Amino acid sequence: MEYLLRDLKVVINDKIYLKDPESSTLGKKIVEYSILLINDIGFEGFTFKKLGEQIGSNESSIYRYFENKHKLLLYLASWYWGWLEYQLVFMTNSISNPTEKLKKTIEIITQTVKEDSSFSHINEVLLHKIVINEYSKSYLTKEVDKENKEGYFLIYKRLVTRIKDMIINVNPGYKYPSSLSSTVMEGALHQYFLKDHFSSLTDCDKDSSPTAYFVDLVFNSINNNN
Amino acid sequence: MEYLLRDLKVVINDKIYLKDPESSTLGKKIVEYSILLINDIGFEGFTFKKLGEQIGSNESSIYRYFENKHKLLLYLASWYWGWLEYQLVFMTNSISNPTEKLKKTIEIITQTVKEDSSFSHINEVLLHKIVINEYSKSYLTKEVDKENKEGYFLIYKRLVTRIKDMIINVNPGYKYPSSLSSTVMEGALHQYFLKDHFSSLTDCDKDSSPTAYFVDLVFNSINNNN
DNA sequence: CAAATATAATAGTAATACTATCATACGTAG
DNA sequence: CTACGTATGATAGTATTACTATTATATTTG
Repeated sequence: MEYLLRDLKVVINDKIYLKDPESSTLGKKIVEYSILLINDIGFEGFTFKKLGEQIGSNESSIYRYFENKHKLLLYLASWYWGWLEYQLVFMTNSISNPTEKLKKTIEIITQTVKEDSSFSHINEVLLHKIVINEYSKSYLTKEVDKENKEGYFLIYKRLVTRIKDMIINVNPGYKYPSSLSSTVMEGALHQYFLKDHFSSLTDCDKDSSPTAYFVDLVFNSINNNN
Repeated sequence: MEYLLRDLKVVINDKIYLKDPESSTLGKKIVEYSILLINDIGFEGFTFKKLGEQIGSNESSIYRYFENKHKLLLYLASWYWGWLEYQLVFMTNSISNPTEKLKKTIEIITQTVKEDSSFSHINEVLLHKIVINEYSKSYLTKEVDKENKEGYFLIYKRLVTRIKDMIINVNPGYKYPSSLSSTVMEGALHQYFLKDHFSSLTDCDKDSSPTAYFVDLVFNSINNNN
């Protein structure tokens, strides 16, 4: 796994950035420390000025990489979903049994994230937390339709489509494959959030994982032909 | 129904506001027009200054009712959830069969909203849209734990708990009643959002409602004892 | 070594998110 | 009918945000 990914780059829609942050030391630093800083103070409190102070760089230099912090969030999220997609594709590629394949996929999507040494400047564990806490804000905007047309949510949509297709492969008669797939993708983030902040609203805790819940949910839904 | 609610007031945690907006004409105008304006320009673009211009009032007067726009959003959301809870309680009160009761509840939670003449200054249809587009932003903050302790999310949590209890009443052996309940509450908003902006990620469209999907999801989940 | 490119430093602007103060209008208790 | 308290309005002011523009200084590369 680590081998396979070692020289890969998560490919992100180049309209999201002004200059590819992977192309320079400063760019990588921006990505690396924005993850730390957003985690620390939250997306609302996060500014390019504060990030500049953290990395000893000027605000104006950061603006040469990203138009604004919203675009940076889109970048981080796209990176996360692209990284997850790699995991998913590699780890399920060899599975031919549709049920097994779907089960493994749900596991990967809903699991807690472990650090991945393949991308040294990106802390995937913290990035997962950012996605849990901030991802919704990247699309709950007045610009969502325009930005969707520009392809900013492509990787996320591709992931939902992949799961949808696997659901159909298990049961072509199931009536809501897209909705179920999007429910798992969004619901996984939500259950992690509830676990941390509204524990009475979830059954997920140290003894029970979101994965167990979603595997149960999905297979009960699609195995019931009614 | 309209009869029963005519003289009711949705009771909202009084720490959310500085001065009860229901207590004056200006207060009601703030609520009424904030719904229109947030719908129009989105929560990010919304400011008290703009709202003041809309209602011919001064910015500073609005600040006497709400500390900031975040608190106003909490107020609007609480109002919406409280209003939904009334609907739910009144419309399911007489149902004794647990399955029927749960089914009716899911219908009420996941349905499109129709205008309710009981509260003349509040447009429930637009308020539902605001909840779909903005509610997540009210809790995806660094202050969520503090604000949760202050009781700002109480009505929402009570609703999740109600559905959870009904799920348990149908099948006490089901392992994830809280998670399923929160999935329905959150997922309903999400499916409506997808329908409007990412139609390929949902099966909900003019021919298929979120309600049908969630009724199917819930009953397949809890009726399968495995 | 010169030229191109990247980054830093500085300054400036409009808008946001308030706070404070004072004026005025309005409603009602005596 | 008036004085008094409260609600609202008008104005001013501040720190911060979210940028843009310009110029200076490194650094890289041809």
